[in-house]
Amino acid sequence: MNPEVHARRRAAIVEAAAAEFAAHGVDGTGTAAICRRAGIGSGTLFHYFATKRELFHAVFADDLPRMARRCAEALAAPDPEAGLDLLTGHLIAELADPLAPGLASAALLQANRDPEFARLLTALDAQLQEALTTLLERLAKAPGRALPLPAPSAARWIRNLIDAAHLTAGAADREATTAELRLILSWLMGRGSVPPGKIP
Amino acid sequence: MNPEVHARRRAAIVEAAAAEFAAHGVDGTGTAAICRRAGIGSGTLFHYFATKRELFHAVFADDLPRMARRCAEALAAPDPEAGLDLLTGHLIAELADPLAPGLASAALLQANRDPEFARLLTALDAQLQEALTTLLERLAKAPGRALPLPAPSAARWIRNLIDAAHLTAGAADREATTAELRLILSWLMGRGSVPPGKIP
DNA sequence: ACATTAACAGAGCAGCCACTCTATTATTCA
DNA sequence: TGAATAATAGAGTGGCTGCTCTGTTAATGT
Repeated sequence: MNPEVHARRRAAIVEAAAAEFAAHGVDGTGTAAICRRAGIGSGTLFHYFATKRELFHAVFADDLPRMARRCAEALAAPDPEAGLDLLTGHLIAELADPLAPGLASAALLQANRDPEFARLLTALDAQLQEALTTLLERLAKAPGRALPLPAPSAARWIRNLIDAAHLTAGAADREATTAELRLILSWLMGRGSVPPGKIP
Repeated sequence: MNPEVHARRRAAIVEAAAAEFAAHGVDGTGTAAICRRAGIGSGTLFHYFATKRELFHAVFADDLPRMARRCAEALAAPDPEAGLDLLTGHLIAELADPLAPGLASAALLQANRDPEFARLLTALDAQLQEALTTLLERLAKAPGRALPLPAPSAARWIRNLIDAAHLTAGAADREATTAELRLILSWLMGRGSVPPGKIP
């Protein structure tokens, strides 16, 4: 059949599945619920994906190329500061996704017991970690700039902070939260201290 | 029967359940697995807990009084700095628990769809949030001390950072991680900047 | 037009689940 | 000692689950 149609239908199933997984977790969502939301029969679902687990993997695997593209763009930025802003900007923008908290917790749970999925997450994280580390190392070479932590550690804490923000993304006042997040990230990047008590 | 024996047995069941929940999540663990680990029959399990959900709640509800005690101790400390060190010290010590990552992710997932459990977690968080905020406000009044964020926000980010560390607690080199965590917490508390690049 | 294959629906199935029920043993109290 | 009750085990149950299987429709190539 037309491979473009195939890809579009597959994506629609993945989208429906993501919503269900985010709401009820992997074990908590039945394939029937996914089929209902996607408007398909169970036969169709298993025509596109061999198992429920494979479908869950697809929800995250589809992010891999996008992440790679963004990292490449950030690394190609004129100066490291701009690259970091680009990268963190994308990550912060994703916080607005209402599915983010549910998917993040479902993914963490799954990573504990599904080694293949754990490898997938590791691949995603490694890309980001490497890009951030490289950019931070370039940044550290700038005159008058000193990082409070070694570049790899700073990169890991940047990821940690954003992950933590994902988990509490449902909270009110996202604007203020992201502003605070940016302030902390600034400090991790060794940017000069902002006037205390004020959020720029 | 002897209520002390009852409490001890109940605690043993909760402990076994915590291990299973941490490894496989709420929906992923069968009551049979819990019974096997606890060395009891299913009848006994449901004699102590009406439902699996109630058992999961118990895993966290048992932490409530301990948390309350710690917050009270910290608030009664001679100076706010000591209180904060006490509180964060306890929280960081809990990172060593190998069950922490699994339980944390299971809890986050459950909070998304079990309002009663969400309220329980909120109660735990609120205690900590209030204590940290009070201590940070006291700290902010100290001469020459300026917090980079308002006290409630700083308190929330302290919690976020520790939660994030929980999720990646399985990582190697816990020593270095906790040292870095302490450094970032120091900054959030407005402590003077540590020599850059060096982890004290 | 015709053969071939992909796409799809949905009934059906084997297995597992949380939980119940009943029978038996231990403990307490008078 | 002798009820009375709590504690426990474990077989049993109804319902749900992931997945398969069969039959049908739609698309494609010649």
